[in-house]
This record gives sequence, structure tokens and C-alpha cells, in this order.
Amino acid sequence: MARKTKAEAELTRQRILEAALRAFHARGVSRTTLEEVAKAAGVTRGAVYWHFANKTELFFAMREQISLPLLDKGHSLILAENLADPLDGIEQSILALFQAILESERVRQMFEIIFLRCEYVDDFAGVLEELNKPGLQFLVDAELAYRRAQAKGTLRDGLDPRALAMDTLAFVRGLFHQLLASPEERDWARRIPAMVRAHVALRRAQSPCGPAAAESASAAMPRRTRRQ
Amino acid sequence: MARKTKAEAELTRQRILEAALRAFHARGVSRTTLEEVAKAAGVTRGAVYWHFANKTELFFAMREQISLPLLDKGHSLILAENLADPLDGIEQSILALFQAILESERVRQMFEIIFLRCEYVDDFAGVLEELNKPGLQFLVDAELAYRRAQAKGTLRDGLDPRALAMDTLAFVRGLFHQLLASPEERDWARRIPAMVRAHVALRRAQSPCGPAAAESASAAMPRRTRRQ
DNA sequence: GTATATACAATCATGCATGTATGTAAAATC
DNA sequence: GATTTTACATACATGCATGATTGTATATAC
Repeated sequence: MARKTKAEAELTRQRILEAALRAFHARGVSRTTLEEVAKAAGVTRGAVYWHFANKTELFFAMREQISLPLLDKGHSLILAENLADPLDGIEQSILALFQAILESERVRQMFEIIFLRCEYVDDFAGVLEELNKPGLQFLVDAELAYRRAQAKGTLRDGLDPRALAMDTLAFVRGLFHQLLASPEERDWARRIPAMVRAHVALRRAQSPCGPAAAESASAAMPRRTRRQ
Repeated sequence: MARKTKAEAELTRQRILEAALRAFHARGVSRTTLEEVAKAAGVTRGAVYWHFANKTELFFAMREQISLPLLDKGHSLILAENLADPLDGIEQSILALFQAILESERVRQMFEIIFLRCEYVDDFAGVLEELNKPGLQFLVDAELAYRRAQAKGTLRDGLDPRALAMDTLAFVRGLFHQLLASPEERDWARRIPAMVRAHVALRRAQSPCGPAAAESASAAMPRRTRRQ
């Protein structure tokens, strides 16, 4: 067969990555054979082995390509400098993450593979640490954001920023898994923003005892009037 | 080989289940071969195929044996009738779940298999629904508990019981995954109870404006003095 | 324009996991 | 105590996934 030009070769590489995403999602990582990936990409196993040493490297390449841009975005949002209320940064970064999943089929399938269709042993054990890293980063960022909110007085009294950060991380992680584990629920697009806002609202300062307190606290309820 | 008595047969069945737990945990479900399980149990594949039709049935049997008792316990705790504050039922059921994981190596390994070492496709896709069922049950129970707390006045004003239940479920799920994904952290035994109590404390009613408010809110901080 | 490296396809060798079928000795059943 | 069933061990047949090897036509480097 004829040798391809460099641009063409890169294109088949991309097609292999795309085919791997679909195949891993459909059949799980360990059950998909490189033959299946190759066929779906319109090439033979020879091409796959040319671009990637084995299934593990193919998996890592696929994951990296999709997840790296996401992490950058989330990190930049949470600690935006010119916010009236640092709590908005937390809210926005979480919302952005979930929007990325809800909007992009590719992103969603990638996360489903990572959380539901991959066994973390041997070669893949290292992925777990990779998955923890964004979590730890979020922990640091969120704690700082909560601390800034505390300084600005927008945080409810008597709360510990570090504990709040861990709590919020657990919340995000859990919501993440619920979303991925039950995709048939189609109401997520409206529910999730409401839940995220309610989560943050629960931590916002209330006006001490005035009538405004009731209105502020009601933010913990799902709201429909406010545009996103 | 000599035929075993009924009691002996049941014992080898248990040994196979136990060996399967270890093997699945060590190598992931799809990578473990029934030969490995058999060898670890001190029998041959013939014995495994005698007791279980195939790997899938072995997996389901193992999971069922360990998880069923846990679910019953959690369900009975959350809606205990004679509670001064229904929020305590939520707190206790969550604490009991995590204690079960922290105390029992078997339970912990089983959950690690389910969440980190199993690919949910084909035969195993059904497990996902099984995993969602306890979640949905918790959702219903927690909402009722929150509603009871609301009626009793122990719930903070302006909160929506249904939204709170979903939020708490997400929190539990997330904490669950954090615990399973980073077992090297050995401080979980102290951190988790604090986080669970802080989570519930954030939703407890405060005395409106008196000095007691500060003390109540401080429950959101990790506490060390109170015995569990 | 020649030489070389590239981008695959095609073939081969190997091993391993599964499922099934058969053998068997002792326990249950009567 | 004879028969049947049980609880496995052993052996067999099959298929499939992997990785390595080889072949080859063409870009690309010089």
C-alpha cells in the first residue's frame, strides 16, 4: 500500500483515536480488541500498532486529548480575579464542567469510559492518580476561594473554608457519578445548574435578621426565573 | 476424587467466593481468569463451574453476599422512628455506611471492585441499575427525613427537602469515591465523620439571632471533642 | 534523481481463556 | 446394600487477541 503524506497520517491517527473512544465506550476498555478499533477507523491493526505501542498507550492518548483542555478551563474560572463574590467563581467553574459534559457527546463518553468502563489495575492504576490530581487542585483552589469569600463577608459565618472545600469536592464528584451512571434521565440539563446553585447558596452569608434573610436563603431552592 | 459432604461443598463455595473477591480486587474483573480464582481457592476450574455458571454469575453472587446486609442496615437507620431530630437519622445512616467500609477489609475491597475494577457493559450493564437502586431508595428516605425535620423545626428555614436529599446523595456518593480512589490517605477514619457531621450541621436550624446561633453554626467545623 | 525513512497492509506464531464433556468415588437416598 | 446423585478433577476442543515479522509503495530528504 501506498505511503501517506504526513498530514494524511495525522488524520488516520485522529480517526484511530476517535474510533477508540467509540469502541471503548461501547464495549469497555478490556473487552475491545485493537482489531475492532482498527476496523472502525477504516484501517488494519498494523496502522494502530504503528501509531500506538499497545492498547494502554492508545487509551492514555485518547484520554489526554479530551481531558486536558477541560482541566485548564476549570482551573482558570474558579479563581478569576475580578469577581464581586468569590463564591461565584466556584459556582461558575462547576457549572462549566457540567456544561461541557452535557453539551459534548465526546466529553461525556470519555468520562463514562473513565468512570464506568475501565478497570484500574496494572497499567491503568496510574490513571487513578491522574484522576485525583484535578481533584486536589480543585481542593486548593476552592479553599482559597472560600477564604476570600470569608474575608469579603459573603460567606456564612462559622464555616471552615478547608472543610467547605472538601465538602464541595465530594458534592461535585458525586453529582458527576450520578450524571454518568444514569444517562437516561434527560432532565439533568435543568437539574444540575439548580443543584449547583443551591449548593453554593447554602454557604452564602445571609443578612443577619432582616427580612432580606428569607429571600437570600430561598436561593437554596431550585430557581427557574433567573437566566443562566 | 472423593465426593464431599453437603457442608463441605458449601464451604468450598464460600472459599471460591472469597477467592473471587481477592482476585477481582487484585487484577480487575475482566482480567481475572477462573483458573486464578480456582487456584486461589484450592480447587480446580471444575469446582468453580460446578457452583457458578460463569464469571458473571460468580461476580453477582459475590457482590450480593456482601452488599445486601449493608443496604438493609442503612435503610433501617435513616428512618428510625424515635429520634429527637430526624436529621440525626440521616447522619447516623451515612456514618454507619462509611464505618462499614473503614472497618471491614472485605467490604472495602468489594466496593473498590464495583467502582474501580469493573467495566459496566454487556452482562455487567445491569449492575449499574442495581447500584442506582440503593441511591434512589436513599433519595426517598432522605427526603422524608428532611421533611420530618422541617415539620419539627430542626431544619434551617427556606430549604427544599427534595433538593436537600439530592444534594446529600451527591455528597455521599462523592465522598464514597474519594475514599475508594485514594486509600493511601489513612486519615479518613477521623475526617469522614467530621465531614458528614459538618454536612448535616449546615442544614440544621439555628436559633434566629441569639448568641446560640454562633455555637450552632460552628458545628459545621470539624469537632474533636464529641464522642461518636 | 537517488536513497532512505515512512505509513501502513498482510501474514504468522503463540498463548491463553473459555466452555464442555467425561471420569469417578463417595455421599445420599431408598 | 444397591442405586442414584453429587461434587468435583481431568481432559479436550475451540476461538480469539496479541505482538512480531515481513512486504511494499510512496513521501521526503539530500
